[in-house]
Amino acid sequence: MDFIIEAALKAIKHLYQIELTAADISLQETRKEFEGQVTMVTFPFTKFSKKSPEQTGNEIGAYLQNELEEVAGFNVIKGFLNISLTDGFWLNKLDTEILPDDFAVFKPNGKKVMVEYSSPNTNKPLHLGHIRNNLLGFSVAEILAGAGYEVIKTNLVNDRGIHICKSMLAWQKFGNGETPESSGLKGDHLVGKYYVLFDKEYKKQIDELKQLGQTEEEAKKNAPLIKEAQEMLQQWEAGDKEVINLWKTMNSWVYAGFADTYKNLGVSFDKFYYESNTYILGKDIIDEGLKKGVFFRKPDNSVWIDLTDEGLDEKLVLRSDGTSVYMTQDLGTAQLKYNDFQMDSSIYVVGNEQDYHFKVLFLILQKLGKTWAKGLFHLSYGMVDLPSGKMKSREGTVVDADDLMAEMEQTAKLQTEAMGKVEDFGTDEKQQLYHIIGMGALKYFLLKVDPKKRLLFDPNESVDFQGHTGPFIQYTHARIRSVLNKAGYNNAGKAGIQILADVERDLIVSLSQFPEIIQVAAAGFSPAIIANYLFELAKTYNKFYHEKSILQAEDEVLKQFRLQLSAASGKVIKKGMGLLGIEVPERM
RNA sequence: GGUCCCAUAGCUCAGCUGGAUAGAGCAACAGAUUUCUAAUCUGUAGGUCAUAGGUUCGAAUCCUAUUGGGAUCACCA
Repeated sequence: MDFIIEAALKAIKHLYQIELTAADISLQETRKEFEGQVTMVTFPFTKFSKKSPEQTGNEIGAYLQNELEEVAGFNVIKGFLNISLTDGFWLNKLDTEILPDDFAVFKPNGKKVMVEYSSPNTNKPLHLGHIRNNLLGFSVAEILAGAGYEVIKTNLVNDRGIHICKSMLAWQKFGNGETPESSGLKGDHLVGKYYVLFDKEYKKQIDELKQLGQTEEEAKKNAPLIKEAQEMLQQWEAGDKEVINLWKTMNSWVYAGFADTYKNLGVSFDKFYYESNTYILGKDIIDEGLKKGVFFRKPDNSVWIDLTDEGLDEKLVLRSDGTSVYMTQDLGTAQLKYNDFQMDSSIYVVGNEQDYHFKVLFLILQKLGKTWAKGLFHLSYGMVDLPSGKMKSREGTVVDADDLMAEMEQTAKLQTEAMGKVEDFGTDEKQQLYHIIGMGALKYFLLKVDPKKRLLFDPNESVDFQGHTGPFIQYTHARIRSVLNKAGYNNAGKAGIQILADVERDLIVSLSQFPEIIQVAAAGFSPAIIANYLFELAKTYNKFYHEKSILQAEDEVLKQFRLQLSAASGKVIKKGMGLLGIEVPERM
């Protein structure tokens, strides 16, 4: 719509002798209840037009209509200049922009961006919180790639530490050599089982010690199990062969399980980082910071940074015994990732409980003079809560990722069968469809919401399949495919019609917004923008579908045009859903 | 106590850098299928945009304070 802004600038110069820039003019979509497609707000111009908003709008509108052949007419309501563009303009847009294969395809913009997400712990299976993380990360990566970025998806696996030792210890003590093969359990679930078991036994010991007169705090420290776990961690760090072997074995079980879950979720990674490798990093950055005077050493030899000027606290970056803390590792890992890829920006998809950590991390890197630090961004998202409160893996009060996905598929199956539309499908075909629909419902449910908001998930209230949902959009796509197939449509040439019905024009307007929507979503790292756009588009299509017959159109030219419009809508829906990581079926 | 995030219809949420009478979906009610997939469409009803001030021609949106909810401020990760 740049040509309208340009013309408006000329109009204002001509009418009021004032030079404005494009930024001074705000265009918006015309609201449905008014005539027109584009609206200009004229209030700001009244200062120098010295006329009422209505008069100003009328003057500019008249000028535009005179100068631009694309402008069919205008009306002014309370200072809002609503501009109607000609059907010829919209049809031309359809022919030259929307229908060609390169619609909404962006050329590489030469920028490289890293998206780090998932970050699982190898002591337990993934749960609903991880699902939100994975879907967000994957979708943001797809959106950025779609907007022209080169994207590197990374996963920093938290594969060491005391929590891992807990699972290992419990397995050693109570496992009787159980393996995924012997038990038939998925590897990550098997390991998670022992993590929960550890906690149960640990609590028993705490209770026993409390009965003997210890305080809660003492009991937690003195319980034999926790001491053994700590010992195991030290052995691990010392490279004890037996411990390392056990660690490797159990981790391999978990990775096999994760690979399954990721595949089911439809997410993937280009590069894995492992904390067992990165936890030693960061010490040289500490030296660098000390030299530069960014850090300071306390008498007990611990190293700190003073962020009180920034309204934060003093923060420890190295322990007094010289070992790393979380921050040390993350400093080192950030440098490592930059050395590996030299990306222009880097997005960390991590829950909002770590807002403070990342604020500090980025600030430190800036203070250290890392030029790349300004490209770092923490994509923070709210926790997923259950009606019963927070999810806690240790206590087993979680919605397990694998279970949830299976349930969604089951629900999709029941709903689809009840409608009896796919009786001619083969068994595999059916299974695949249930997967697509079930996952579509789940993914859309999680992605349509602003990531910042915390999410309440009630497992008893199943995710909807009607209304503002993934299946609604999938259904619209299936419908389109069905019509196109019946018509034997194969990408015919240009639209041969001249005049548009309202629903047709609305649909073209909606389609034409897609490229900009991608850019806006990319700039804001927001799948929700895509999700909400697709819903609007699907609604607009369904309305068109309902009001206008396609196969029984009044004449062949009109039929071809409506098929083109349908094909374009189908393509945008498919591509848009792809940006969310959601597949669309040909039939459902 | 400090800092950060959130608060819009009964429920789940849109509302982009301030713009028109605050919009959807679900649930409720009333309708639409001899015609391309009714997982659809049309309509009715539902609001002190947490509260109070301020800035502005104009505030759900920006600023300040208050209330409610959440997170965080570990020599845990």
